[in-house]
Amino acid sequence: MSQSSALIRKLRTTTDLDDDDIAAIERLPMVPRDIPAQEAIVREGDRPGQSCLLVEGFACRSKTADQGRRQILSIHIAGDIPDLQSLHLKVMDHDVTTLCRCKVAFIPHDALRSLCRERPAVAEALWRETLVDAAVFREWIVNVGRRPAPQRLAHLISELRERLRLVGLSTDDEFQLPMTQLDLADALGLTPVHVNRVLQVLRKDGLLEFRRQVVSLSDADRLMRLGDFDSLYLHQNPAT
Amino acid sequence: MSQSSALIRKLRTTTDLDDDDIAAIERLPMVPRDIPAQEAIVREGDRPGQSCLLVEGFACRSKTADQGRRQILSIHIAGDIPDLQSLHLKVMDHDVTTLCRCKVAFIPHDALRSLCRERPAVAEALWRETLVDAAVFREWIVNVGRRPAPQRLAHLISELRERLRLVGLSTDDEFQLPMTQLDLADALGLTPVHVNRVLQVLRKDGLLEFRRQVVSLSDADRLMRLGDFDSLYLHQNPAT
DNA sequence: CGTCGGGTTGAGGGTGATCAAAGTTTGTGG
DNA sequence: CCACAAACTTTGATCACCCTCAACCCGACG
Repeated sequence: MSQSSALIRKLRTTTDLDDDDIAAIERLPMVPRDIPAQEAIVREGDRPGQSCLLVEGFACRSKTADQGRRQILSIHIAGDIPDLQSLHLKVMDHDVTTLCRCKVAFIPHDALRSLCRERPAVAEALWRETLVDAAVFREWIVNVGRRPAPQRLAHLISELRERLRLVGLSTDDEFQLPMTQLDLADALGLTPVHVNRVLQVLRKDGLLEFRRQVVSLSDADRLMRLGDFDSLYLHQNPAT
Repeated sequence: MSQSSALIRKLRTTTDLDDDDIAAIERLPMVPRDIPAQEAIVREGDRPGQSCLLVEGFACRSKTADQGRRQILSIHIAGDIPDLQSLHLKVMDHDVTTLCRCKVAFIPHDALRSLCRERPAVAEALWRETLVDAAVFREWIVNVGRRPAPQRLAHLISELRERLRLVGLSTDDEFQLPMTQLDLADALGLTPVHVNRVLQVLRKDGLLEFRRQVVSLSDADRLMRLGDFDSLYLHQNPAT
């Protein structure tokens, strides 16, 4: 199983890539690296000359407002390239940090740029990836802007379940999630104390268990309904 | 002054485009249209075959959560293409609505696609535009997730001032803003009542006047500091 | 002159924040 | 494998920011 297999699988579900396109992606120079948990891969202000393909593990993007109040902007899983935008935006405007031990593969921007020039279908697929990113950001604005805490949490968990399912990392009712309650709070615009209380309510309602970094759902449909979750914004349906 | 001049100006500040690139953009088929205030240009669920260049006026993107709670996702001004992402994401996941009477120019996706294929520099510039969009979304997540109401408002006003300045639509201390307090509330994840009260506080502090759709700033620097505003995320500095 | 959209004001309440302390789990080094 | 520290979770008490509801005001416009 090559480093790029999760990426290729994802690109193929939504964009038509021929064998030459795939071969060209597989020929990309990649520097593998293992990164410990809670370590920055790139930071705000950096001018990276490469992008980072997440091969295994979880990472997140985040920004820090006044007085160190951190806001997580997105969660990333295998097959994602969380800093692909740095290909065209020179300076990082946020951090990318591992949530657990991760295997990543660094791809030089030069290589990506020539790949895009030679294989327009790949360029389009990568562009599309960044557009899906943006769609997820939009949904997160709604989440923190307009939903009360329990719905916010339900929405986040629903999104993660759906995305993990798409890459085969989640059964219907259970998945690994290496986040602390503090991380959840930073993703939801809440305090860790409040996240803890909301988790207790959802558990009491039989909607969600979260222990030892494992999420268990007994009734995922009900959770999605609570979170007002509609997977349209993930744009993963090949027909659309 | 052609319909695409604001767009071209914006693209050129950050990407190297040669004369042929510019000419090709100017040759794009555009269908001009005047759209009244408060009217949807595209809606969630649509599958547009064209994108919409905003030539004059203000528009916004928005999504509606449960029970009709609207969240504005971004504000758009002359030179923006608020639904450029529909070039590669078939189904709209949000609405685009005018905030006032607008002049727009519709560009068929076919034309944009062949332009991108023939002129890689233009493709890159347009890709970059969608990446800046995403960067603004990220900052908005921070805004609604981690800043108290007065800072949120200060940040939004600072962003608009900065972006309007870049296209020459704002003097240092005054600009047109065709939004109601309800619109501001929907952009900030607040209620209109609370926006009203925050506006009063900022006015009392001599930071901001907002009357008859005109924003007046007596001390823009202080406002930006209050809003924790750093224009880096707009990625408008050609050097970066 | 009446209507309508938008702005303003007031009273009261609830969601979620803050602060502080006590449990519990995890991880590390001896 | 145990001991201890650090990180994370849980609980309680109190507080405040912002919401809700409701009424009133104002200017624009027919």
